[in-house]
Amino acid sequence: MNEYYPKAGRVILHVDMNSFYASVEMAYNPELKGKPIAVAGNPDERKGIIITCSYEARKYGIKTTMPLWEAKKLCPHLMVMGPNFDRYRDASKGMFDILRSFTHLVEPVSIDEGYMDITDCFELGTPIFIAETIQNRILQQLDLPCSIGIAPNKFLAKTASDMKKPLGITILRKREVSSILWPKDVLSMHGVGSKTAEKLNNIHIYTIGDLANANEFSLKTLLGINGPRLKERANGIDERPVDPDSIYVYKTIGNSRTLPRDVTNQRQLLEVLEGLSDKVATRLKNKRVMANQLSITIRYNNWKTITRSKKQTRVLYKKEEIYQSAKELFLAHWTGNPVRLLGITTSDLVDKTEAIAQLDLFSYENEAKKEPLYQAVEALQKKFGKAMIQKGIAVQPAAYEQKEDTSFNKDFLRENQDNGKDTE
DNA sequence: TCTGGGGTCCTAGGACCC
DNA sequence: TCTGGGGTCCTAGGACCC
Repeated sequence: MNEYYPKAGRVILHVDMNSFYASVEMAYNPELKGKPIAVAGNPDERKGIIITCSYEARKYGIKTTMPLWEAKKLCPHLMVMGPNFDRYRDASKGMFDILRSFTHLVEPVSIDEGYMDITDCFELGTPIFIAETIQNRILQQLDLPCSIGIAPNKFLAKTASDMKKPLGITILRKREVSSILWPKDVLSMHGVGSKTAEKLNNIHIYTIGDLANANEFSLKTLLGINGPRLKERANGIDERPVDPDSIYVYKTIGNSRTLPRDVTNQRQLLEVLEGLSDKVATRLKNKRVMANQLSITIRYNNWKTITRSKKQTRVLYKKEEIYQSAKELFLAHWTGNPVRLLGITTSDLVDKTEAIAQLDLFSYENEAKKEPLYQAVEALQKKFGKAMIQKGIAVQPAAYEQKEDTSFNKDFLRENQDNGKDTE
C-alpha cells in the first residue's frame, strides 16, 4: 500500500466550451450569431447527423446526433454547415493556452473541455475571480463562450459546469451534494448512460440520492467495480488527480469510415482499408508511436458490428504493414455481406524511440549474447578480469549467420555454468 | 432513404503457466 | 476413478463520453 494523502481542500475547475463547433463558426463568421445554426455531416454520404448546434437551434428541440432531416423538420430555416476541424483545433489550442497561463495543472479531456487544479493559485485571487478571469479572457480573445464549474474534485466540477449554460460559473460544495445532486435522475449523472440507468431502475434506484445510499454489494453485483465507484461519486467523493500529462499517453489510434453506400465488392473494400491504413500510419508517425496490436471493425448494412484484433509479432508503423495486417484480418472474417463501415484501430502503443531501442536491443544485444565469440569473451573477462579483456562492440551483424560451433567456446561455457546463474 | 467518428475503460472466457 | 488456485495474456464485445 503506497501512502496516499488525499489533498485536503483541493480547488478544481472544469472548463466546458458551450456548443463548441457552432460557437467557433459564429466567431469566424459573426453574421451567424443569434441564428439557429448546426454543424452536420453530409447526408449524401450517409453522415447527415447533427454534430453540434447553436443555442438558438436547441430551442427548436434539435440535439446532437439527431438525423439532419429530422432537425430540418423541427426548424426549416436551420442553417447547416459542414465541419471545419482545422478551425476547431486552432480554437481549442487557443483555449488551452489561456488555461495554461494560470497553471500548468491543466488536463484536457476533449477538444473543448478540461480540468484545472488551482489549489495552489491563491495568489491569483479567489477561485471565483480566477474563473471569471478565464471566462472573460476566452470570450474576449477568442470570441467563444464557456461554462466553468468550481468544486473540490473532478466529478463535482464537471457536474457544476453543466448546471449553467452558456457562460455560467457554478460552485458546487461537497456539503451541497445531498440538496442539489440527490434529487436528480440517475441518468443525468456523468458516467451513467441509458443501459446503466435501466439496470439501476430495475433495483429501484431512480435518483442520484438513491444511488448514494444504495447497498454497495448489490451495486457491485449489478455493475462490477463501476457500481461502488458510482456510489462514491454520488456521495461527492472523487480523488482522481488532475493529470496534465494524460494527453501525451496514447492508448489507441484509429480511423473509421462510413461508406457512402453499402459495398459488397471486395476490391473496393480493400481500397477503403488501404486508405484507412494510410491515415492511421500518418497519425502514428505524427505522434511518434508504434503499435503492437491492430484491430479492424466491420459494420454490416444490418448495423451488426464486429471487431477482430491481432497481437502483432513485430511493431507496426508503416502504411504497408498496417494494411497487410488489416487485410489479413478482414479476409479471414468478412462474411461477404454488404458493409456499411470499416475501421482500423491500433493499440498497445509504444514510444517510437523506445520501440526502436527495444528492436536494437533484441537484434543486436540479445543476438550478440548468443554468439559463441561474445560468450567466449565474457568467459575470458571472468577469468582474467574485465580490465584485461576488452569487449567493445566486437560482434558484427553478419556474424549472426555463423553456425554454432567450436569446442573452444563450449569449454568456456561449461566452466561458466557452474557459476550459480539462476536459470528459470 | 434513421443512426458519425474519435476515444477510454471494463468484463469475460479460454489458453497457458506454475 | 482425480482434478486446486492463482496469475497473465489474448481476444471479443459492450457501455459510456464528447
